[in-house]
Amino acid sequence: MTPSDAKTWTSETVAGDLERAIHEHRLPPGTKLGEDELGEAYGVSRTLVRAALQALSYRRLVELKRNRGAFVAQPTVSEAREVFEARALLEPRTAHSAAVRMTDEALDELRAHITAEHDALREGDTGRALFLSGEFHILIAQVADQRTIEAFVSELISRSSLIIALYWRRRAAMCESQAHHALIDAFEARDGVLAEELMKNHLLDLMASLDLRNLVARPQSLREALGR
Amino acid sequence: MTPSDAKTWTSETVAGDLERAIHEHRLPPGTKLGEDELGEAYGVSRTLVRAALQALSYRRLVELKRNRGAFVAQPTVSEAREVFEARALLEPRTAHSAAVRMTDEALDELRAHITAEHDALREGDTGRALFLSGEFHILIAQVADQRTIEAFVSELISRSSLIIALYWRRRAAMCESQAHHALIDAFEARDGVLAEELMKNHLLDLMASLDLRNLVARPQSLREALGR
DNA sequence: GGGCGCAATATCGTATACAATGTGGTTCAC
DNA sequence: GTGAACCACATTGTATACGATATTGCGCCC
Repeated sequence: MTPSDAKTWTSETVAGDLERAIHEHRLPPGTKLGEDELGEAYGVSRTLVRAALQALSYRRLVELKRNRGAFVAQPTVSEAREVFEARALLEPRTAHSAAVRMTDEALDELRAHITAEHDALREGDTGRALFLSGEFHILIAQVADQRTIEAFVSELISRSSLIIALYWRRRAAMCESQAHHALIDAFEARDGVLAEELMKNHLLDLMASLDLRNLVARPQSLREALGR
Repeated sequence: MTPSDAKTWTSETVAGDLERAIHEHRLPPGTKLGEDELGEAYGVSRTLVRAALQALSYRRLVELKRNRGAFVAQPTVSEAREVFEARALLEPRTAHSAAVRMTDEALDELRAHITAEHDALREGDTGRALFLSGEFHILIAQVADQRTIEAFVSELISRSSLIIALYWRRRAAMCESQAHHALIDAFEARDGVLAEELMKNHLLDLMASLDLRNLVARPQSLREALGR
């Protein structure tokens, strides 16, 4: 599903394609997303591109600057903290619910995600691995049968990908899938309390792997650094 | 700020105006929101109206049906449960943080909200009272200095207003502002644990005042009842 | 008289055209 | 040579026009 395909694109599919590209770090933070450029790439008019960009701006993945255009968002340090604060409130309890409602089919799907992630890493496709790792968390919310929370978590995970792109410190294991393996074990045992605790620690580890000290907020360009 | 004002409307202000109208129950669930109609009402083209409706659909306040148009959303019973489940995860802990960071200015603002709500009720303007009651919760997230969570809570509260419109049981006190008074006392004492507990119970009370039994889901129109 | 099909209408979906705003480069003055 | 101002260009903001789709009412056939 690339822009060159003969697919009939809609604002939703364009937004989804862009979101995935952002999530996989193919579009780094700060990238200019010109309307004409995107319209030509996808073979649609600016109308649909604008709708897609608007959708992504509601998810805080894209920043719209009036009369200036759309850019892949660059979360600040405090924004990064907020995102993980929200995840800490939502995901552990959701993992608890998921453990209670877990089905064998969902367990298989979760395991498939982990192996796919491993494969992607072996092929050096860290972007795809990161995307799959994120989907793992969304799948948990799906199992918990909480679509509202799922939507929030989905947004938070995409934003986390931007945060990782900007503040990643250790180049070690991606989402240390150790944690995901342990979660699966807890799910298999239908141990809600354990799953909740594991998820909580997983998020803390993830946050600890970031460099969120308030250093110079890497101004990317001097113009933007000065707000103009 | 009504459509008849000589204001220059943008997609954001139109969306905000519509959201408020929905929140205040001036636009009941299921209301058709025709693009031409709205465009004429606000004095803008369909382009801006569409952008506003799209924004509201991302917040699940408006349902967009392809080639059919936009309608004020009608949350189902399970959707209602999900909304309050999400609020239960987000708001109590946020109230805790707010209590810790509470300032005297914010306390005054919270008190002003309550008196304004009382005034509105005395004037029989239950819609406005409900809106103010909702803003009380958003203000708490603001004090907690969590803008990401604030955005989620804001959406959840607007959706709660739709849920109240559909499933309200007791015609008694609106948001039993007793609970809000108690919260303010806890904030004043900077008692985070108490505030968290009060908020948790407040949300449980609110949910208990709804009739979320899975009765006939009031089909509004026969066509929609049959899915066509 | 009832039901089916077709046509007319209204509304939404998408593209395009024009206006407004910001950007960058060039020129002129100092 | 440096600075500022102006002009040409590129890009976004908004409106409008056209095409597609669903709905509704009428007429025809059974």
